[in-house]
Amino acid sequence: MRATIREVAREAGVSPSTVSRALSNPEIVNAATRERVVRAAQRLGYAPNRAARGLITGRTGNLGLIVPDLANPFFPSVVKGVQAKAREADYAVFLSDTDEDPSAEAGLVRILAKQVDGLILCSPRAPEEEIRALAESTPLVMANRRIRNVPSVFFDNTDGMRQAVAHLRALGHQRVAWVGGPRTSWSTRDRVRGLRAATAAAGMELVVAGHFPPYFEGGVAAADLVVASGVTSVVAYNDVMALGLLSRLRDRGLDVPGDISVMGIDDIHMSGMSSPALTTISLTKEQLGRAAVDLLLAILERPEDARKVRRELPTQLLVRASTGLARTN
Amino acid sequence: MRATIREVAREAGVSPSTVSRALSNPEIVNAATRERVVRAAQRLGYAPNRAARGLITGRTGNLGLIVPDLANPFFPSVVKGVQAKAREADYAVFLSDTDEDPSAEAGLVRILAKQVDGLILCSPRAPEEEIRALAESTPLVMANRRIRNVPSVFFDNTDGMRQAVAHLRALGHQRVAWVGGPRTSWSTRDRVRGLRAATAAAGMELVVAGHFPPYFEGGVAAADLVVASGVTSVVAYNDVMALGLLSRLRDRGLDVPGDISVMGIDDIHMSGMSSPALTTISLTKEQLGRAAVDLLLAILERPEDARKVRRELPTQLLVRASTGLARTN
DNA sequence: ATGAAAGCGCTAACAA
DNA sequence: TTGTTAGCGCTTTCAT
Repeated sequence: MRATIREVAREAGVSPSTVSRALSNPEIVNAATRERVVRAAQRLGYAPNRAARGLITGRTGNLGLIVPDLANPFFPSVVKGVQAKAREADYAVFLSDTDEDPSAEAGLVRILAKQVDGLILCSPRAPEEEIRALAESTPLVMANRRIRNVPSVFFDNTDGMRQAVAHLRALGHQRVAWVGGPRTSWSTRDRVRGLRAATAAAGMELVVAGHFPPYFEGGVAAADLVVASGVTSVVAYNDVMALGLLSRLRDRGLDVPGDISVMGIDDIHMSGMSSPALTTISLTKEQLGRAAVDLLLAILERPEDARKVRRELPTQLLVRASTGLARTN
Repeated sequence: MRATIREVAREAGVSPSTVSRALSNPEIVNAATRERVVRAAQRLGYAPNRAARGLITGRTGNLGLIVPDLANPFFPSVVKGVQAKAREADYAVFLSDTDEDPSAEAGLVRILAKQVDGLILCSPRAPEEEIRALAESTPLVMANRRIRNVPSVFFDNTDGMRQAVAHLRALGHQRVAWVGGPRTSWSTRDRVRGLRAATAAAGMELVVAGHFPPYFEGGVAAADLVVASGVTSVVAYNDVMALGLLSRLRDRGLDVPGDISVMGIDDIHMSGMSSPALTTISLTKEQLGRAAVDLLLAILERPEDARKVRRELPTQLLVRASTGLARTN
């Protein structure tokens, strides 16, 4: 068993409260005493029991993170960002994966809620009202989704899609297809909205191929529809799907980017390793995680302005050397 | 604030102890009373505070998982396995990522130790003695590493390497290179050992190219050495590195598998999507996670036989259709 | 079968 | 500046 505060107190010849103070409020205790306590603690390998502390302070020092699918390389990056920032602030992180099941989210939130000071929902798929209800009872931050009156960090998809369209247009494309992700994904909705606006403004034609699973296989599945639509370029919901598109297009004997150009979103590590390397809208994924923690800590400090807190992160077109985008006509 | 056990007690017209019993030891309480308690709890949305419970039972219902690098697709799979199994057993999971820094591991273990019932160290890079010392003070399970007298789940690398060599030999290869991962990785050591044995038994020549970072870039870095060594085939520490090899070999104008055959280990999702698709030694990664949780729960039940607990998982050669392995001469 | 009381390890009033 | 006391929410003796 671990050393308790009482043992440290005895070892240092002071009361437990003094130990407590010396360790968590060093300034208010005599320097010599503090020194003695710290050494005693060290000698005994003491570290406070966070659960016991939480019981009285009402703070657990823990934070929860829920993601739809760790197998999608987007999410591990976000998790790393969350971890890094959380550790800096001396928080530990509970992680849960919903396997892309929207109905699992609320349950996980409720389970975790009691053990954490706050939760980060990354790309949650649940309906808005459900999430808003959860946010009533638990400090909550949305990452990669924007919900009014719920603290949110999200990417500027509108600008991202504008960059994408500007690039395609500069290359001479007139018709572009959109391969969407899950219906339940806010990003899908936000991106297609941005794409609509951008193509309209540029006088280009947009073909919406529909919704597909956000996996490699989803991209594969979408490819034939895209080809049939006769576009010269396609933007996919994410890089993994774009790689699926690439794969299927190649299997059908199409030349990328000669016959059709493919663009992804996310800038996952692997996207630079395909051939042709994927041109993509790069997202600062770790930054998303870090920002989410920032927001969460902020609303823990001042819960009263939780409804106002939000943060938009930039997106950046990343044209790869052996680009998947070619001039048409 | 959440409802407490006292409020439920009042609502049900019983004492707190009865509520406690009704909820965690239903048999020992009168059916009618139990019913009343359960309904009161439901009405108030009560759920016990796990921290408070843990304080007295000594069990937190939490478990910790430490991985070297979530950006390596191997680890998210393991994490998913751990999550799934943990959730079944009603455990929540703390996750930490060390960024491949062996010296960070002990610190994280110590931080998490107090908040969990047990820890899973996945592919830990720390020295054996250090880990053995940690295992003295905390219930610990090693995943993907074998340490004597510490509960371990690991893959049968020896057999995996035998399968790899048998396949290469069947294709006519006589010289094979090994591209190793971090020195600190048990898998690197175990695999090269297996490879030595298998090549010797098969009368083949093994060239050990050395140690490289377990990233795509590591594979890229190793490629030129491999080419210079004049082998006709190469086995990489993991799929990510194998993809790096593939990339660099292609850049140098070499034909894979015509000029040189490449084999990976892990069977990450992406390995089936490269071209040529990667032949690999497939590992049951989620199974590794699930088995680690199993072991952990077992030693929590019966700490006395912790030293005996271990589990070996099979490996399976996976020859991809558009394989990276060609017959030489 | 149920209630009263004690206490897990810690921090926060309140005294001194 | 330090010690004493009380109590966070829960479970678990020990009575009844």
